[in-house]
Amino acid sequence: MPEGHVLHRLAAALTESFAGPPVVSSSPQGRFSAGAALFDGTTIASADAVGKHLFINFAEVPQTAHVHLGLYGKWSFVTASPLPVTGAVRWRLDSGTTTADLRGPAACAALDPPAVEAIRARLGPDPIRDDADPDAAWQRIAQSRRPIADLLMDQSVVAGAGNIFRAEVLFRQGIDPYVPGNQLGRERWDAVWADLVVLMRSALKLGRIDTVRPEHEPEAMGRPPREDDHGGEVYVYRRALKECHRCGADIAVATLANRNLFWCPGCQQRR
DNA sequence: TGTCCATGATCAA
DNA sequence: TGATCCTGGACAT
Repeated sequence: MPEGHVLHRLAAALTESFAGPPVVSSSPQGRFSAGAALFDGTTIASADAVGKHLFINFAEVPQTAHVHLGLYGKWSFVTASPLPVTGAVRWRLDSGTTTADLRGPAACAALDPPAVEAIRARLGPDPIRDDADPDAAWQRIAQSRRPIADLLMDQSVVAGAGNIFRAEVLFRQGIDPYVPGNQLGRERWDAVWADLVVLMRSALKLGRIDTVRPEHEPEAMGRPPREDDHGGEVYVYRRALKECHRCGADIAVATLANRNLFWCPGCQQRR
């Protein structure tokens, strides 16, 4: 269940647990047999994330493993080897001390360098990466009539933000999710980007999305954090019909581009 | 045991 | 805009 920070954590975890000795690569489920065989016995040179895409590079082969978790995909790391296979494991990496199992990914493939480049080229700037250029996103937003809440979910505009971050960042910045991109204004975009950088890098460090934190929100200082069912505390995400933490109004929910959009009608009004 | 829902994205119409 | 794919957890029955 991933937004971009999850993929960056995975890239770091894979590098830490697997870089060095040759890996045993297999596809117990069978749906990635050819790719798994290609990487079997090779060594992981690096792992890298861009938005919600994970790339694993191997020293001995030119192909890169590309993984996209989709809505359900999951990696599990266990410090045991060998480990019995349970369930549908699409891809297994075994370092000899750690076993990493991938289940339910939307994409898992061995790609040639041009295919990797094609994927990276169609992604917008990733707020977690130091090489991100928020101006590239602004160029798209400023020319679009689409609602800002729609644009933030478009991975070619901003890479890595998903349904939680878009809802939370728009709440925190007091922005009506239906404001068209071309009416947002540069100043508010800069504030949204800066907040995405803070929130997503914080989630990377914490391992969960927690947007109501003293260091993010001085006026929330002293208020004890309350855990939500997704594992962190948030202002509006999945809080439909509950009271806004800030103004007490009922949090609204609507479907936008096939996803549930949450916002506070009191705090997020057009200007 | 069955139904619904989900932090995603693509494709057809 | 709607259907579809991947999986599992929460909840109702």
